[in-house]
Amino acid sequence: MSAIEFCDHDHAACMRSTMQAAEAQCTARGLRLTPVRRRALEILLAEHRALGAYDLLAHLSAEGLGAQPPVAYRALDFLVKAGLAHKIEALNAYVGCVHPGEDHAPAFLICRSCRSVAEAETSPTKSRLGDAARAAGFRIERSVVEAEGLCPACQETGA
Amino acid sequence: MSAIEFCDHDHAACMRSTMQAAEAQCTARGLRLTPVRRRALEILLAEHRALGAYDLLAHLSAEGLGAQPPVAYRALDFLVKAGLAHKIEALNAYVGCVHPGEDHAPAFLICRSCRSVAEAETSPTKSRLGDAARAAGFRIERSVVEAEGLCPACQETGA
DNA sequence: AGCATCGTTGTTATAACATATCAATGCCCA
DNA sequence: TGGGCATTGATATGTTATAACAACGATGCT
Repeated sequence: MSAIEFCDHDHAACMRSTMQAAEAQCTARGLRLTPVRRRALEILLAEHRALGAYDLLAHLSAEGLGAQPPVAYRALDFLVKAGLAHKIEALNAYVGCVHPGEDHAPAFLICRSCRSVAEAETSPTKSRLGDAARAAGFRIERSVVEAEGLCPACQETGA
Repeated sequence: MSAIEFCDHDHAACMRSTMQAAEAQCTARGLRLTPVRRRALEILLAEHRALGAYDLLAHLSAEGLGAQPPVAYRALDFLVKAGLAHKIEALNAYVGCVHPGEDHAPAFLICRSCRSVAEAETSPTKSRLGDAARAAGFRIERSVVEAEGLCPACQETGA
């Protein structure tokens, strides 16, 4: 709930601890955090920002880690399935997860100006939408909750 | 909140009354519901289903209403801006709005099997995400709330 | 009526996002 | 040591979306 992403924080430490958590997750679950996947996650986390698949690919290929779209999409698929990253549907873009491992029904605050993204928690079944779903006999499997607007920093600069 | 879209209902009457409401809206607000736009809305409403822009374009061009992508995207832009249709971000697809005119912060129940879509209401500011936004000083301008799953009919057929 | 304006439509081209397919490599383990 | 399987490399293509500009047409003004 904290939306720390919009606050000042020790970003290097934040990244390090998140990467450690990610590695622990992978080890515990028998998943292979290969060089491409690991680097992709680092790149996503280095920004607290939504990155397009082709943006990510540009970073990766600059480092000699593959030059074709499938490289980026495969890394992203892996990270998303593993809960280490999330897709922002409203932007067709991807963001690193800052608390991997926890069971996730994430919700996002997305700045339309700088594309920074903060992650919060939802409980879809408890929302009004959950009520509507129960009333209609609809079974929810996945939920997308995204709010676009302006982050504190961009409000100040009059973006 | 009713999610009538998943229930049996008089679909022809439903479409007629929605179209009338849409026309009333346009008249009241000085918007021009031109032939392409009107037909696009009818096509969207005829299904209670999310249609891709190119699906819509196929329908339109079969009727001689334009053969290039911009035709479909322009009609969709108009309808979405006018609140007569909504974009389903999780599918990159579009759906007709069944209660145009009402001020909208829509939420959707989307069947992953038949792509039928039911519309409910949210109040983003009252949700937990709204709390998180206030705590972070984030200003929400638009919200996307979508739940994917199985509609009652598709649950029965074991999809 | 003449004509300026502005929104809409027609058309071409291209950008941006995503996946199918198949071959090659490398890791694990029987 | 070699069989099976996940991963990577590479080519091609599919899908979604927009830029740009010309042509048309309704509206309103004089």
